[in-house]
Amino acid sequence: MATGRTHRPATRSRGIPEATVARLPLYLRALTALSERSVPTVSSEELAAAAGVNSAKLRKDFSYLGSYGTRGVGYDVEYLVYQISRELGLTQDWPVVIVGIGNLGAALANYGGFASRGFRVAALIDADPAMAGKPVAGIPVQHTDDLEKIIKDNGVSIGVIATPAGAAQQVCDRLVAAGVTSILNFAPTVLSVPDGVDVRKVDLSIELQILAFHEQRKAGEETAAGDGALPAAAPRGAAAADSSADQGPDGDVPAVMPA
Amino acid sequence: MATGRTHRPATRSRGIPEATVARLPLYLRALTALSERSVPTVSSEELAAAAGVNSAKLRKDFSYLGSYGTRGVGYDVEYLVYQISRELGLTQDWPVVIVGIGNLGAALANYGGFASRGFRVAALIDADPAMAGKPVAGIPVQHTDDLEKIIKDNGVSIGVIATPAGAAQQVCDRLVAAGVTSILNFAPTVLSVPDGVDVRKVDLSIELQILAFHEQRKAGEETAAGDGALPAAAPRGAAAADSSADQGPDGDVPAVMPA
DNA sequence: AACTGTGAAGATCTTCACAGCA
DNA sequence: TGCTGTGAAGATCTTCACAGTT
Repeated sequence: MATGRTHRPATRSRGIPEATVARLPLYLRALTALSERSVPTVSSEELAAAAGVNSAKLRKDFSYLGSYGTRGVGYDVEYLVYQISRELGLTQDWPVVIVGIGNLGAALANYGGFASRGFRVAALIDADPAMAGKPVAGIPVQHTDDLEKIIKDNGVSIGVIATPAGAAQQVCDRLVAAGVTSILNFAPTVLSVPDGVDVRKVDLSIELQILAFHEQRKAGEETAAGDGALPAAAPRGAAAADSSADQGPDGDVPAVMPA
Repeated sequence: MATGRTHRPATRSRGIPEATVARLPLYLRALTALSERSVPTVSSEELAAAAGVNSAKLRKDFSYLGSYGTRGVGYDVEYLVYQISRELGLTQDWPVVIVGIGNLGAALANYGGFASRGFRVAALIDADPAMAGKPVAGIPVQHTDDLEKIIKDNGVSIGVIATPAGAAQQVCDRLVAAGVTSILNFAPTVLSVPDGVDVRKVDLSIELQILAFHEQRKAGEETAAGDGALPAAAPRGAAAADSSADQGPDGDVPAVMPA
């Protein structure tokens, strides 16, 4: 876990709660939409509605950033867009590499949301020699052999892993060794990384399973099936996993502390 | 089973904390991997490590499900796989429809993790007539016009939205009207749904933005985090290499800097 | 001896409700 | 008046630490 990094007061840098950080992109998106419609100001109530959260929470969140609103009026849209972008580190361009250009990797490469939000796909990397040179989303795919060079040449610090589960840890290790310190993992595997490296996980089947849980609950209140069902002899057989995968995110709290 | 669990602990299944529900799929995946290796039992410590969580948390989580372990020994892998599967509602097969078969939709359709975990892709739906009939992942794409019929014929209650942002709400409304009560949304938009409908959101750019926030923190440890101070860790020049932001399945959202 | 299950303490997050400013 | 900013209460989640069981 986050072994207490060197306690660094970081110049009274207010520690923004993780839950708040996770919502800033939401606010930013809503604000950007308003900005495009040339809306000059917005109240916490309106913005909260647009972002799908409650207004008290939004105000509290903003209070961690500073006092950027005007009482009786609301928030200046443009100003807030800037402040949040700056807080998130989006006023600079982050070069990102995507490793594993299968269906998902290609989808990510084509995802327009990156370029417009401070990210730039610096390179696409795949282990299949047949992919090398082939352009995806206008970017030629490069071979895994050159991973380290690519990372260094482009000053990449954020990597996206979209490989099969079996290759993820190995790719992760190489990325980290080459200097990557933040990883977005789409492979259904728990990645182990050294201290100081952040990992966030996106897992499609986990999200569906959570939905299934709630769905089941809606469907059957009378499903009082076996509390004492027999062990083993599971029904439907033990769902064979697709790949040898253990799983698990680091999702929750990153290994970084707000000092 | 302290206290012989004579009768149904009525409050058990009811009150599983959301945070716990979100971790059950993690445990399940780790357990499935153990099961495949024919490991008979596992301790909370071992399983927690495999799932990437802390053992006290894991034990607490399991305590909400019941007393499925044996003191001094650990948990029976097969039994636990079954219990968690049941709790998550995965002992049945959930038919799922994916709407929006662009890059992302295709990636999802091809994702092997679904079939093996209690989900079945019942249909692929796209608004492009040219896609109709074309097979993706072995399943022919159907046109949006038939959405309602498809939902009803297949008894679908879970829908996945992978359309551009602009179409998401409309698709969502139709899904809900047709009977879908759980939605997994990949479009970068806030969906509004009536009470009783669950929505979970997966947003690629949000995850990256959260990483960028922490990345910036790491980089600026030394650089005074002043107001106008530019974050360090400055990668390759400002190269705002705006690639051809194709609009994949994911619609894009306004650019950060408006006109 | 080994390991689970859990009350209680602690940490974090959310919501309330209202003081304070434009 | 209208709306922000925030202390404080409340809810939820995490972690500790140890009693209880095999």
